[in-house]
Amino acid sequence: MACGDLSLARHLFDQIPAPGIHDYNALIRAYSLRGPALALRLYRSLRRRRLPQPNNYTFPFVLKACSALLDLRSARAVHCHAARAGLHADLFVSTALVDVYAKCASFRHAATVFRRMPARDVVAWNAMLAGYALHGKYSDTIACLLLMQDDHAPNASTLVALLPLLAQHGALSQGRAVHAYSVRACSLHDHKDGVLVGTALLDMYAKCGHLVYASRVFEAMAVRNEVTWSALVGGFVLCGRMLEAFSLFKDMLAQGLCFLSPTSVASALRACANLSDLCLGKQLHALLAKSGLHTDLTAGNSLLSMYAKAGLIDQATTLFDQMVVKDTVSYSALVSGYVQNGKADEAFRVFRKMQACNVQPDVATMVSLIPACSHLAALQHGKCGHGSVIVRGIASETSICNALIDMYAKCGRIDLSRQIFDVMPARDIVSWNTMIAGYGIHGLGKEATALFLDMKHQACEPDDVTFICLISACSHSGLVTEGKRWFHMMAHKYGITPRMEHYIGMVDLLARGGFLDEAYQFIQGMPLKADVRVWGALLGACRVHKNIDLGKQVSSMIQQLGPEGTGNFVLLSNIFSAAGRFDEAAEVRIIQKEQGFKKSPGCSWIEINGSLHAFIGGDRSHAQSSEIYQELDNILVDINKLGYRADTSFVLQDVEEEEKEKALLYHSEKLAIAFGVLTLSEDKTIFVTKNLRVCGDCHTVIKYMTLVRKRAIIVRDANRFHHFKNGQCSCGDFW
DNA sequence: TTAGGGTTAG
Repeated sequence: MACGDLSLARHLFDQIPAPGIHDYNALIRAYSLRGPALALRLYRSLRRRRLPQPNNYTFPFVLKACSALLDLRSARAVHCHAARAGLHADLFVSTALVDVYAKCASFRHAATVFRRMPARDVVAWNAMLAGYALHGKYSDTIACLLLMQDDHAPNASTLVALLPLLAQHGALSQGRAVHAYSVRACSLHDHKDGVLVGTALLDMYAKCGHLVYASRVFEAMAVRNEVTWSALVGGFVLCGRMLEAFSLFKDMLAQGLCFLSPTSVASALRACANLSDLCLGKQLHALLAKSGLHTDLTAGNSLLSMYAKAGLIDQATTLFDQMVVKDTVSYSALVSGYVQNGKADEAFRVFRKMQACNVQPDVATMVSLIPACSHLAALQHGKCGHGSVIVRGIASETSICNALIDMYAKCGRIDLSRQIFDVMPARDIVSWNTMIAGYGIHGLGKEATALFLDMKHQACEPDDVTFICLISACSHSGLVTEGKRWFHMMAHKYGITPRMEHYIGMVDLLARGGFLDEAYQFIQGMPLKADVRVWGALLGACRVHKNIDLGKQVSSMIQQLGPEGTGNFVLLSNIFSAAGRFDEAAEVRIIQKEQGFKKSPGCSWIEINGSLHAFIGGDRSHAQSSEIYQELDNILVDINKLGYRADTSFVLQDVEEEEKEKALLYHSEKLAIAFGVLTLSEDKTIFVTKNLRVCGDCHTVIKYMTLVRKRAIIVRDANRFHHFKNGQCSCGDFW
């Protein structure tokens, strides 16, 4: 019955002079499927009239409406009415009660009704089991299934309820058992059940990462609908097989546009985003517009996310502004888009707007927002975010804890990261990796290694990312032998094939540790063709160890590959400058300019009482600028007495020595620290963040500063943390 | 029965 038919049914009902209970039941039944709120309203008017009396057909349909509305309160009332009418033990009424209670996660009530039933048919069992499965209660679902088998054989509905739960838990062997059972018990060629069970099966296989089985089920299905196609396209996306996902999507379109739905387009758009194929994404946008689906909320959110991931944040914002209906997902997608595009402050603006519009943030919103605090290294903002997740009651969610661990580590509070890690109720692989990486950037290689060993004791299998974090932690702490050992163990003991990222880490480990030739040999022996990032790691170490010859050789490799970003140009230019070869340094900068790479200016910032103060080199825009410069000059006088001499090799330009010293003295990190010295009391640690790597001369000056101003200073640069205290730095001068 | 936003490394 279509919506128009519902009005007609109501019209006909209103024509009946004294409608009997059968007339009421017919209309409530029609409403319960397509207008559950209307069904409840009609039932209430029937109760007010007192006559006719509801019967054993009325209650199940009313309860079905409650179930559709997830209206537990009304369900409880209807339960009382049915009990007073002596119908609560009726098979249909009881089954409807079990269904509504279980759907509303009121398992105690559902189980009581279920237990008291004089007899249970397969529908009653399915209602109980589907409720458990819907709410992810794995062991209750399986227990229910085992009990059920003593009474009734599971049917197609049982399997359709069970399979998504198995998919969610990655329970492949149980899923295969269900597959075998389904072949015997219900016909996969059946028009209705076959599509449902087949689709649920292929979805289960895809979510367990077994696309071969998923495809086999798909091929074997006699009838497929849009959901079947969507499930398979989504499965390929989930498993990272983007090209195949897209090709499948095209096959689907070739079958006729009747299969095009926001769901399937959403998966295809995700494939475009992951492939960074903006052109395909735009074509899909046009396709959606052509078929009138672009105004759909799911489709709109998918488009918004695709543009944001492609870096077109302005386009994503325009799309967002044009959306008539926006939900939590729309706001979260935009927040995450801004964070991913390095605009943390804009992300906060969107978040505030979301709150002003009364759209409730959820776990995903907060998980997107918390990294914005890490990017700004704004501890106070981060702590506010932490407070906010506590207030919302989601602070113990694993993904929230993971984001907080990362945020505190990147804001310099590795102690708070560990506290969260220790108390969180459940840890996943990301939790372990994040904590190991956190130790890494703080130069705490031993702690990282100890945590890795803990992880093994707690039977958590490391993955490829674990080893990237671990090797990088060893590299930051100069633990070369240990890092090499992990690299070998990864392949030989854990069977993980090294990816480019592992090779980058190994080159960094060897070269940073001073084994430049070994690093070079290592690259030569790689089974993969080394990319710019691998050579870039070696070039970075050439700068630290001032090895000009190898630096030149490496830079020519990089030139051949295309320098990809500004970092390598800057490194090369620095190497020439450090050797006093200014002409060549200038030449590199000219090439850099010609090729359109702009060096981002060094910028440092410090958070004082929740506000951020940012500085660039030689910057005089700050309100307290004159005091800051005066303080820096005073510091220079004091540290000169202790024997400091400026290392002018860190100045890029070929200028007079005195000028060079000035250029060095007013580097952004020094300005930010001087401001910290002026505004924070002596017992407070000065915490400064820099967008690039900290300059070598600044590194020396900061060590002296801790002596002459008796301060603890932490600098987070683009690579890692430097904890300065008593004239020393935690990085051991290798970074 | 499918689907939109999210956390780790480089």
